[in-house]
Amino acid sequence: MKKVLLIDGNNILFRSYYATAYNGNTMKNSKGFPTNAIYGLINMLNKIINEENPEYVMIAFDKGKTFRHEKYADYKGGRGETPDELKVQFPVAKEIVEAMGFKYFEIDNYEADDIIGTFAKAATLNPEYNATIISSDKDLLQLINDEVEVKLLKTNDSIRMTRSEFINTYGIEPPRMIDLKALMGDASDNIPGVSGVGEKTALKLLQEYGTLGNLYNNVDKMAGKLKDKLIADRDKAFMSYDLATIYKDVPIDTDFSKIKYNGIDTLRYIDLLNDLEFYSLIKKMDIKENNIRENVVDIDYKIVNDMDSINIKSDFSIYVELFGYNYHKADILGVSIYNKEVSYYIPFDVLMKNPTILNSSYDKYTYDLKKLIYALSRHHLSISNVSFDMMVASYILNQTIKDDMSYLMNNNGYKVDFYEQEFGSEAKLHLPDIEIIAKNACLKAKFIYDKRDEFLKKLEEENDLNLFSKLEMPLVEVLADMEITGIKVDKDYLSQIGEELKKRIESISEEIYTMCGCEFNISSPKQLGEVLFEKLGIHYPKRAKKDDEKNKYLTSKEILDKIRHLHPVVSLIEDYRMVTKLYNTYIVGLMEEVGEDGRIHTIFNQTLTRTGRLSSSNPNLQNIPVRTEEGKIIRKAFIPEDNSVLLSSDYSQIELRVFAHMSNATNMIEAFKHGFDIHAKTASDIFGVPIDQVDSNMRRQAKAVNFGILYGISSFGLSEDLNIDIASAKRFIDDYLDTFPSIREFMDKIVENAHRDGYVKTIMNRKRIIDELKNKNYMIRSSGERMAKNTPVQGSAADILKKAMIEIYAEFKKRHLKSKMLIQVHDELVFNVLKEEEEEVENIIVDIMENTYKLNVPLKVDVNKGNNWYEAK
DNA sequence: GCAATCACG
DNA sequence: ACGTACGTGATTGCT
Repeated sequence: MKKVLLIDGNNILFRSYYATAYNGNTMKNSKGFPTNAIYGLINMLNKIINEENPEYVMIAFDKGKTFRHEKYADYKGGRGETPDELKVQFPVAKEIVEAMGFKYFEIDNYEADDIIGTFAKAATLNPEYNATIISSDKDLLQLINDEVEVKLLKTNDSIRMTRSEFINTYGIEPPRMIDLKALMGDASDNIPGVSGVGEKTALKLLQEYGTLGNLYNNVDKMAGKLKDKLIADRDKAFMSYDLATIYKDVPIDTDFSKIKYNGIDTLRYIDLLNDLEFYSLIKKMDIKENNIRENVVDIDYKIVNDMDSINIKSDFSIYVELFGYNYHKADILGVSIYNKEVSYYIPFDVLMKNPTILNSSYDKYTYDLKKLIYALSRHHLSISNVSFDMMVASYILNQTIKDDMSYLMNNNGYKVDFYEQEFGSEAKLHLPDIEIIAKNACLKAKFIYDKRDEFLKKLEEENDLNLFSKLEMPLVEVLADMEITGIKVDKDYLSQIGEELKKRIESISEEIYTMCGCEFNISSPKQLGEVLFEKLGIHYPKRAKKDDEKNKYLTSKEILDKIRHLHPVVSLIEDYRMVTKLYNTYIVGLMEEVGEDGRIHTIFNQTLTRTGRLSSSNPNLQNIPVRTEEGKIIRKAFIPEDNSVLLSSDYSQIELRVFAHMSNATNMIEAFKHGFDIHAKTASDIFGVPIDQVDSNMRRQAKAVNFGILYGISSFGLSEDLNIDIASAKRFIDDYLDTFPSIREFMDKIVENAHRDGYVKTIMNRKRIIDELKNKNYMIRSSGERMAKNTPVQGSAADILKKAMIEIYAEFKKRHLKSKMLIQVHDELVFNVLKEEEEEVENIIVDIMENTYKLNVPLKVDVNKGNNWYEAK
């Protein structure tokens, strides 16, 4: 007997929504999109699948006004409008359902009940199948028979309603549920029934007469008030009967083979969970149980004990397995090697005895080449002739990829453990049996080898082979070299500053406690808010969050700024914030990351951002303070090697230049060509005054608008930034766009094309798919439009600097220079430059950075040198 | 584990 | 009328 689940999707979404929505305090993701109903749905579906283990599943949704409304205008009339916060969750819920591996159905003018009824009928007629309906709606009980049961959802558990269970409970056959409703009515659907007849009376009548029809056939023989009531509402009763009857002949294909449950589409599911920010669900996923796949790949492999026994005669893929999450620190367990002829797992101690294979002339393919290079470098090994890195390739095709390649594999029919399943979480690492490690590692190598052609073909279709092999692939080696080199740090200086900061934190805390008359944790926004706005009675400048008793008050910079004049403690708190930030993040945090060699080795994430930028972590060297003098002194800790200086070269206004180029904005292009102060020139144009009469305020405002343009400006955003009202901000933007009509045209065009294509591109053809553009929610869609405006600018600037990095690296190598590139900060490069190479290196850097890519405007680079990063900025 | 905060381009 | 600028990472407090 094959088990079919018929799930009432509408019912579950409504229940989940109302279970957790109260006072508009619905669970939302960071973009403000409500997610509570979807969250409930996912949990419910997972639970049901676990409990029922079905072979066939379908989920039904309502669509449109039903035919019942035509018969009876007041059908479901008692119900309020579906809240918007629930409505917007339906389309996403349907996507989730699909990603989870279920077929869903929605048919115009039918309710979910009718679709379920139709499938239930099909199950009844086909002796091979049994159906279980999932819902909390008792209406569906009418569908019960020997082949169909209902799992009736309750608040915390559920009841399995079979035919015998139903008869036990109600004393009638399940289809008589319709007759029952016809008599007693249903307030929730606004079905009238016979007035004066409730459940008790109705059941009694049906037990006596069997059906509604038979009851009315015999109504004349009855006596008393009940008879009068029945006769008076005869029409209502039969109409109610019609309304309560679930339709079982919806025009729909009920072929069960088409609703076979084949398991989850892992990658898509995870993408959706990421969007919804259901991170806990991602971590909970257990691929072994959820992923029922037919095309699981198996592999024969050999664990190598002696390098002499291996025999490789052609190109191969190679994957390194590490024990730990941070590849700068984790030990190498071994490498797997795969090609048409062989599949080896080589434990690292075996490889060390003869690692020549790594530098053979054969073409090699990897996943996360930078990790491999770094791990090998710790043992003074290297690898050469790697032409294809799958992590980089898949990043170019779709920016939402993961470090752990298991996600990618599981989505392509290669069932394999996630790293976390194999080795445990970061906190609880454990070493599994070598056979497990070997098998998984070999599967990974096989995947790389087998899928390489397919990825290359996709890259070719997207016209991204150049981006891949001329930009991102060569960049891997450059970044690896930067990570391996590291930047020297003066630890003594850091700890000396640390001591001073510690003293300041103590004295500021004391002052704050005295002023407030109590001791509390100043770092706790909650406690701070209570002290400021309740104990001290400072007026809260925004409206307090009503429904959130716990976190009524924000205490962000912006708020503190508005109340600074109201109480002297406010500026002390600002001091406290700044000093603790410096101390915790930039003194303690950085010191912990200084290696035994006295250097910090950051990780440059090459496949993370959605725009094509790099990011830096462990530690992040791209957000070292610079904007305030007090923060900037941290930079004095970053120092050159012996006999060297630090050199910083940064692009001046690269994003605005890229923008001027892409938009072909004449004024802006001319301004850059003549080397004008771009913000002053902009001010001169919008305010209609000569450039030498632009005052600092006009320039400041023009600068804010220029930046706003890069971000996909909104009048609200600009008003916040400039501290002016929204109307003035709007005027500014209008004036700006009137002054530069080509910019307006360009922005409109970008958005229009992005909507048409679903993606945007950079000058080097890096594509960013923006699903948010299709979203029905205005807020999310607008945010997608801003991404569409910003990404070509931010991404193209990133492309250009990446290209410059590759060329500089190559030039240093070619000239056998010992100077080294150390850090990239989006528009800036930091180098260690040997004193005797200063002039040559500076010329190379400036020349390459300014000329690597020709725009309609010149690219300008500023260079600074010094005995630390502070001086070189 | 998530939210709030703040560091950078 | 809606809520609001683009892209990141680290730390802390709190559930």
